[in-house]
Amino acid sequence: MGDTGPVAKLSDVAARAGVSVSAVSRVLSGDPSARLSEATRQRVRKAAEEVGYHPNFAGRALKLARTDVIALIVPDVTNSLFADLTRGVEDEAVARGCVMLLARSEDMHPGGAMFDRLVGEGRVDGIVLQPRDGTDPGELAQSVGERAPLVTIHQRLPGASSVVVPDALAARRATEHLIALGHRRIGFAGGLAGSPTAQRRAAGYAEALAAAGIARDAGLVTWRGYREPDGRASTAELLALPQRPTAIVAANVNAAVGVLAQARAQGLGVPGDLSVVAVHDAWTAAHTWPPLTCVKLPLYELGRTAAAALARVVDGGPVEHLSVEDPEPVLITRESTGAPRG
Amino acid sequence: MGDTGPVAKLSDVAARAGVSVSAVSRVLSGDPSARLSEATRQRVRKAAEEVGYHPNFAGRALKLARTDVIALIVPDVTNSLFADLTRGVEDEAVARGCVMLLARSEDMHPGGAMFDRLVGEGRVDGIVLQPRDGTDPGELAQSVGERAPLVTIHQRLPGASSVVVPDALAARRATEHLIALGHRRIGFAGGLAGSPTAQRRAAGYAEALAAAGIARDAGLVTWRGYREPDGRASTAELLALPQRPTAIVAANVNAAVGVLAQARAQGLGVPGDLSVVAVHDAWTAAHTWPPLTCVKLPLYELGRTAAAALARVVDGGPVEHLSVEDPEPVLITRESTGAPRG
DNA sequence: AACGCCTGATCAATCGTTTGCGCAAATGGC
DNA sequence: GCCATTTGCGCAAACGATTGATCAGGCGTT
Repeated sequence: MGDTGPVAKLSDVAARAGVSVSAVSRVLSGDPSARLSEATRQRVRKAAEEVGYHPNFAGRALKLARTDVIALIVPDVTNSLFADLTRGVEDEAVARGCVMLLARSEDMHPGGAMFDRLVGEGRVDGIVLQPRDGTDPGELAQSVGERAPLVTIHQRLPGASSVVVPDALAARRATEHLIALGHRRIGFAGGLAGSPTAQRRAAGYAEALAAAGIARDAGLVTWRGYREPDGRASTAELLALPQRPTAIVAANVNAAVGVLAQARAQGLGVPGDLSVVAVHDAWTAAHTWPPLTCVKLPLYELGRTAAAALARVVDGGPVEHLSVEDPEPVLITRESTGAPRG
Repeated sequence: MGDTGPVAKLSDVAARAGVSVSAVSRVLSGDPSARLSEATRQRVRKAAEEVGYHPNFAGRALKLARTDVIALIVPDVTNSLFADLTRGVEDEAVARGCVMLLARSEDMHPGGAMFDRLVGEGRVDGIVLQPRDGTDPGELAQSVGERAPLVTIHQRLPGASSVVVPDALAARRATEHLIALGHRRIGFAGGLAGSPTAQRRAAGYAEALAAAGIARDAGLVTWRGYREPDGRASTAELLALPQRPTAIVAANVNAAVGVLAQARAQGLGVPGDLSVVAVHDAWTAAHTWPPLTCVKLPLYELGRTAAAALARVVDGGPVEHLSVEDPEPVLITRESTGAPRG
């Protein structure tokens, strides 16, 4: 095209259109209070088009004191569990004219270099944060919440907006599915005891059992964690029980993969000897053996909601605590669940 | 701490230290040509510390015409295949005082909104790009290469620096492993025919066969793609051959997962009836059933190398074409390979 | 004909940093 | 004790975009 060397500035457009810089700025930014003739507007737009003008990010950010960048910080970017969430946040960001910056939360411990660069230097307008299990909520809230608008997901922090999904309902649906299949002894392979999502999911599991009149058995509930080896450990623990469970609710897909692995290692067929259902859904769930029955959480919508909430906070809105109720958690039946044997 | 309301600026530090703004700037940026007494430096640093000064990103970027942000663009951020690469790029970026921005390449088609926002508005100094299979190299190079420094990985583009890994060697190692186990009929489940990495890996596979004196059989080579269903399709094709292969080299882990799935679907045991080895390694490979034998590529180093190369290009360096030779691809033996039956 | 008012557009200050240049005071040489 | 040099630091002009204030005409009133 007609690239004239470096990058076109406002003044280049102005010169080409034969008007002042401010006129160009007003036309291009669609300033409603601007009084400019339609003829001038046309000329300006044409000139901008011709020189390939794009507003300089730094200049604009400096003047406006906002970058239109939001950061999404999750424990592990490259985990397929976060795929839907990521898309949700990005789609909402784009819809609002923002750019999403993805960062790893391991780099984001308060006071860390990455943290300072992002919020301290004003590179982002705000942050959507999924805290890692085990981070101290208070400390985190203080260090970031005071310096940049913050929305947490899956977890409430004092002083910051938050968005959650119906974890308890999802776990309840998962458990009810097993009960409907005829299971009575159902184990729970949970996240870490300190994890809010794990607690809510455990609560939903307990609700379902209670509703079905099944007696509570503390031995059937484990708190190993959300990763694959944790799922294995949970399963080993559950299968060592004098009375084995005939089914397991895994608190997330990764843990469920571990459950499958351990069952296999102990020579148990799934779902013949053991049914497995996972809360959460992800790409990988369809590709395990057997494919995992899951209860899908509205994580895409969680992302969109969180980004929208952040936008409101950035604009000075009040702290909100939201829960994504639509769509509801939905059971996706694959091949890892069936009626108990015998 | 002592937050004095909004954000501390250079002038705040200057006032507190009793010096001029420029003096502060020079001290804090470590300007070697600055002539300032050690006493003054001390005072400035102390003041900066006390008010919690962080340089304003926009102000600095505007003046310096550089952002110290690089973008990493891959086909799918949330694919575990990219985990090592991502870490490599980020580590190198951090080591160089930069921030890494992660973006999805689906959003990055030339001329797209995301694209303009990133390179057109000067939000990033440069880009590390892994093109999606099927993108037109020439078009891409033109549209981004002319506007921002670019380093591509896995693929060469005209006019831009690039970094690759020894794909052929890796595939060769994988194939040699199977040959050493006694296999003679070995299939190849490749990526798309248009994919440069797939071609190099196929070449390495062919080399190994040739070196072992095994006759070439075009029917044993498939070009379905890198995803799980592609691996399935490849396998179905290979297993439909009049003379079935006893082993398959999968061009990447995702495809290998599909290979395992299809083998299982057809009632074949792995590695009893079919051995499977994948080029590439990833988190997921250890958690398939059976766990996948892989040849690990130096992807972390690829990331670091690419980021370093990009830094040189940003600084006006010449176009380079690099290959990461250290560490070499290494065979990771798990449980999906064994001697052929009978 | 003098007045005020609306239209169309420009002027100039501002955001926070960096950096070439200038200017005092201190230092050194003889 | 005088000049040249060095040391130590501040002034002010950028960088590109935004925006309140301002200004020159043209028009309709009285």
